[in-house]
Amino acid sequence: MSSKTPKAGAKSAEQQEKTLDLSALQRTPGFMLRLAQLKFFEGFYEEFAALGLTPATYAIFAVIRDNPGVPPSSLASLLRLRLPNLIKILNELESSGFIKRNRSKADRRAVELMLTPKGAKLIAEGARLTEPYNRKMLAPLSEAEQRTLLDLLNRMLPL
Amino acid sequence: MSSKTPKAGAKSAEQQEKTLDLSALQRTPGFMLRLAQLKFFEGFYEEFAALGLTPATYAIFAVIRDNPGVPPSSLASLLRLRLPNLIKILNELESSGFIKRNRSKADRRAVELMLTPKGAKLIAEGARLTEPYNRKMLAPLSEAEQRTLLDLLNRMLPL
DNA sequence: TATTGTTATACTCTATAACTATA
DNA sequence: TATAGTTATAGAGTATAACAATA
Repeated sequence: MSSKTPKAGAKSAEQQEKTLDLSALQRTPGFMLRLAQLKFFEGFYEEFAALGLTPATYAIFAVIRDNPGVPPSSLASLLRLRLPNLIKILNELESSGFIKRNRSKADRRAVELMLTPKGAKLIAEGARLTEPYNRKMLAPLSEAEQRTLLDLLNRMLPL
Repeated sequence: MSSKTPKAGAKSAEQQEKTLDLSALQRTPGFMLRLAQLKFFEGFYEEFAALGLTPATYAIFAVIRDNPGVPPSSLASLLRLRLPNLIKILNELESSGFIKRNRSKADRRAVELMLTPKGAKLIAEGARLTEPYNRKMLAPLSEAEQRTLLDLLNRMLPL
């Protein structure tokens, strides 16, 4: 009937994360994917902070770079952003001089997005950080496993 | 120098997602992980809507079920939630009668979380939906590949 | 009338600061 | 003084509604 022994059966408050049963979450792909994404995003902000790039702007720059003239609507559906939310980002990128909007001559409702030289330089600098950043995030896996993971993700998703 | 032919070199506005170069994003694990997580979360809301479970509450229930008496602070750091944000959810779950808070006798600052019978019933019903839901989300992969993906995610993350 | 882009706005999720009570 | 929990609040991300210009 002793009470103040902080060692014996004191499971409740002293229950540390080490001793918790997490097996259910470990078997839950959705939860593990969330953790993985958090890790990648936190790491991204550290690695690319100096350039002022975010995961969203990095993806936007990359798609415009590889597809000059891409319209905002395609960009939004591709990146899984709602058009109004993308527009807000595009406004900032344009007023900062990283991208340029051209009205399409064929359909004057449509907008064609392009990188300015300043924007092209920024994404080029970002691209140089990409490989070491990915390696760091995936460090616990062998190179073959890293390729397998990326391959499985690509096959899982209809892109 | 022709102009109005909407077929020939009309890459800009007619550029559909089918013809876009997405290879850069496909080689970016962080982006693919984001897409995967979005897919799992959207699917979750569809599948578990009838039970009123969200990814967050599902995880909370599962951890309390497997670790009765777990304190909010451990739960928060485990699920990567800030304590104040978790507290708000716990308040709703308690006032809805799904969980119960006990003050620890050993340390009266500490709180021990438990499921009520009503909460235990809810997570038990949710658990029955879990396997078919995961199978659906991972359908493009073989069972061996599904196991590989989960294994790689677990090895990537320090849980 | 339908589509593209845009603005305005609401809502959810997440982050920070400060307070209470115990230790 | 430090810690666990809580409250209040601010910020970022994401959602819907409505409008202008063009088709």
